[in-house]
Amino acid sequence: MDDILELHHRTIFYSIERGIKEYRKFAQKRLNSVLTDITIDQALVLLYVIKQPQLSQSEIGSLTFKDNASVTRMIELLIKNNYLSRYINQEDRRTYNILPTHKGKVAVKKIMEITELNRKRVLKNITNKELEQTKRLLNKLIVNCNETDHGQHI
Amino acid sequence: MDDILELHHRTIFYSIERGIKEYRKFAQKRLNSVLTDITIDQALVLLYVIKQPQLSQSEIGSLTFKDNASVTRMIELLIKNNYLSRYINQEDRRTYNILPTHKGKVAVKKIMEITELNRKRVLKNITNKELEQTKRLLNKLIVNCNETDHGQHI
DNA sequence: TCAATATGTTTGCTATATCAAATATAGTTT
DNA sequence: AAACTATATTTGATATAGCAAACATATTGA
Repeated sequence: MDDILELHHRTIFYSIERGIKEYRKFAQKRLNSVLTDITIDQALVLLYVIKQPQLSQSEIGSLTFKDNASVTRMIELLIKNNYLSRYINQEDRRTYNILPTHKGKVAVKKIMEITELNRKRVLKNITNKELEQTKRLLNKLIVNCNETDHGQHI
Repeated sequence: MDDILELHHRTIFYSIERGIKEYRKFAQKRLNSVLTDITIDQALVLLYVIKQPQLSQSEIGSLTFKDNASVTRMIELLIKNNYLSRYINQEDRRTYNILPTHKGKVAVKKIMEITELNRKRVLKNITNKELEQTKRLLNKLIVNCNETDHGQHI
């Protein structure tokens, strides 16, 4: 059991963390080559807000793995940086209608283009079969994480 | 290209992000069942600091995917919460000797035990072959992220 | 209609991520 | 020894993560 650490860098968790971090760094750099004042997280929220305006903030949060607080603050920043504007929704005054500015519309196009390029480039020489295998493993892992305990530890 | 979003939740990136987030939540909950005032990130740093004291803070950062600033602040917190104490290293006064307190030593044992249980449980019904397949894919992805550009975008 | 409950968002607090700049010390060169 | 360079860590600023509490509005049920 004392080799927990020697093993750590060979675990699947290490590989997954490393993979996602490298991808995020890559994607942020590439995004900054066309837009300088936006993060990749904000960019994804921006796409959802504009392309699927029927979604509530909390639904966007679920789709992007962010909690409500984060979505609120990211939208604030997008408004501050002039990508979006926002008005209270008169049908349900708890929610908002969020609209893109001109800058926001232009940005969306650039984001979609660069995202498509990024995906192609990062998935170069990876087959669909490999992608499916990995998704299956990740799904098993997710299921195992969420299984209720039968006994022993909580 | 307009289906970037419809596709988003079916991409490998979505699966990876989801997998790692679910695992982190799972691991944090399980850790909190034995230790209440420590995060999983701090716990990993604590293990490295204590089990491999020859490592510098920046080396620990590399091994745990954290930058120097994060490691500094995490160690500060571990000291504040009485897991560690720290003295200037007289051989190289830029660095520190970091030592576990009694609380720290007890915690390390608990962390190793719970970590081993977590890994077993989360990898239940996942074969070594599947693990290797996934690691291979992630490695390809990492390599692709780091390839220098030949032409077009930077 | 009023109270209770549910839903959607915001705010507050603390931890971590990222980048850049600042410090401190070591090691090297002239 | 002084200047230069390299290494190790810290600090500062801003963004995001996660949780809990607060707010605001809607909906439901008595």
